[in-house]
Amino acid sequence: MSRVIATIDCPVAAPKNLMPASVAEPLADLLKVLADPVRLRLLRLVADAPDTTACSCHLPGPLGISQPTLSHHLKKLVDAGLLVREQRGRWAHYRLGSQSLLPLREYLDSCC
Amino acid sequence: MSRVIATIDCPVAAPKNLMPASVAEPLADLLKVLADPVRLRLLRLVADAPDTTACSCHLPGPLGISQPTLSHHLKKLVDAGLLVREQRGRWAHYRLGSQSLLPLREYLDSCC
DNA sequence: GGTTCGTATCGATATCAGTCGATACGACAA
DNA sequence: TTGTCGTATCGACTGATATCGATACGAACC
Repeated sequence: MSRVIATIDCPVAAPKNLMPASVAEPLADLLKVLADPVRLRLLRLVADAPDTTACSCHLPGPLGISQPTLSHHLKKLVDAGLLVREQRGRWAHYRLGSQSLLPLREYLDSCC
Repeated sequence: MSRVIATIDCPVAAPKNLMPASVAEPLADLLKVLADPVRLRLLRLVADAPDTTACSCHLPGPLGISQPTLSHHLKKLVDAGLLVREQRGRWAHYRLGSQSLLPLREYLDSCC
């Protein structure tokens, strides 16, 4: 006959409510856009601009990056809704997107 | 004599105060750790646990990842200070690290 | 001591992101 | 229309990272 073995099990209960992947993945995508020093500086720069509008003609120099690289980063920020692009004559101007960081704020408040 | 050319210049002033790279890079590193769906779910899972403590023995199954992959992600979270590891007998338990998200909260409040 | 089991590390692979030079596009100026 | 200039795209390279199987380590049990 089989003996009942008193195995010492992990005393912590298994998790019940797991955050769904359908929620975690879009949030991770947003964080991936934020997780770059150049883009963090770009966002802050637009936020600090007089009317929260910045022209990209001034940016490559201080940031130490080339023009294609700047264009690449700005596109990422616009695609994520973090910046809004507006064409003024020959120049492209950028302002902050609204509400785009709401999912991140909600996660931080609910989680940590 | 030279003629003054009325070139139409960009009407937006050049940025003055640029966020220093020494600030942006650590924050980007923290965001890189957060920018993964598995790690977002792990953090939320620990936060939702009864005493905010979770045992990793229950995690690979629901998350759909192998044990080495789980170990990899937990190490990243611990290294970033987002989780604190505590050995209890044979099991490793995890709780939330405190203050580790402060730089991110400050950035969000000051910027966006 | 030997076994079991939770966890970490190693090695390999595959995918992805940042960067830049070269080039194309497009709007305004002359 | 021709040129200039701001911007986007392309192609290529490089480095970082997520993943897993195999294996090693370490502590508790028998």
